[in-house]
Amino acid sequence: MGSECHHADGAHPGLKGHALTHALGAAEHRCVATQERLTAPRRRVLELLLESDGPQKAYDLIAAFGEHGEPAKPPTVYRALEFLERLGFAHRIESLNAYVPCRIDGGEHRAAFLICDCCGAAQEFEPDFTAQLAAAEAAGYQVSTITLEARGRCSACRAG
Amino acid sequence: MGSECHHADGAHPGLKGHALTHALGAAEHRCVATQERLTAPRRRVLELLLESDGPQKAYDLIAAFGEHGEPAKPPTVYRALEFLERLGFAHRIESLNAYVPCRIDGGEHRAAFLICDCCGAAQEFEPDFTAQLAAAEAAGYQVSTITLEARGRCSACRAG
DNA sequence: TGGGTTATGTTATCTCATAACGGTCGATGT
DNA sequence: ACATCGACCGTTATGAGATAACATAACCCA
Ligand SMILES: [Zn+2]
Ligand SMILES: [Zn+2]
Ligand SMILES: [Zn+2]
Ligand SMILES: [Zn+2]
Repeated sequence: MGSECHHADGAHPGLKGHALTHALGAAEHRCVATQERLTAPRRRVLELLLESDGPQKAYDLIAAFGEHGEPAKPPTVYRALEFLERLGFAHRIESLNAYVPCRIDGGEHRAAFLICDCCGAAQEFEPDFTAQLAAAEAAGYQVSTITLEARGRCSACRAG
Repeated sequence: MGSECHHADGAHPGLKGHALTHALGAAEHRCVATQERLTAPRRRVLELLLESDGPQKAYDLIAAFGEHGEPAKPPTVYRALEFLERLGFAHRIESLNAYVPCRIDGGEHRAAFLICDCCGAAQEFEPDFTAQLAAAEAAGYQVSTITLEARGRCSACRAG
């Protein structure tokens, strides 16, 4: 969020109460199904991401980690983020050095983001990479992952 | 360049001699034409990028800056990189925290990269963002810039 | 209950990037 | 020529982001 406008940060609404509990439960289920362990620190970091209204910096998560204000040690949070990314529960946004919970239902998927420079919102969408994959193949590349981050202004900020 | 294979870093050949001089001269010309100044530190950082065989870390440039081994101060190089990016002479690769000289002739353009996880090469290409721009427009976003970085294996590393 | 594997806690350090401030250079107008 | 202004630079210091290394603890499966 630059100084360009007055809008609130992170247009995406954070989860609370039952919605939050339900989302965490769903993550728990997917971990059981894949024989992965949603341990306490991993669950806590996912909770912080789900509660948030927008992309969270790693050190914001570190600061907010403790239930009573005590911060976590950096490796605790970075390891949890690594796990959450690996399982598709969270994504890193490279151009922000920040993290968001996955907002796309279901398991593995290619992710891409529309990022508002005004309010800081990051909206995940499912991209069509047909053209880029064709270009990569033409160049002889075998693509494993694609990072796509579009910067601009969201509809709310354009209106305001 | 992970540990996956034995290939040399950065498949892109660095410029030397006349080719390097010519590229720097072309940059000089474009600066004159746009009333920008290719000052000594800016020229030096561009030279380092053009000479290199692959993406360069900022602190690699800082270390190599001096003609006789003396490093530059970080702001010197970061300011030069900011200028070079602004004029389209260089690009930052977000997922590597590294910088490359622009390999596309002509002025402003959208950039995208194919990055080999094996040898570290980063090949610039001109992407077709039609599909993603349509998706963004459908979501009400006004897109200003797009970062696209595809990770995978280049043809040389697949063959080896 | 032993042994391999995975995850955590902790300390320290590393990499990456920018704030702040004073001085220099070069263009512009008088 | 000289003042003035803005862009650029050098320098110091610090902030932000991420990981190495190693010891300990939990888990799982014979
Ligand atoms: Zn997702
Ligand atoms: Zn917005
Ligand atoms: Zn380019
Ligand atoms: Zn390669």
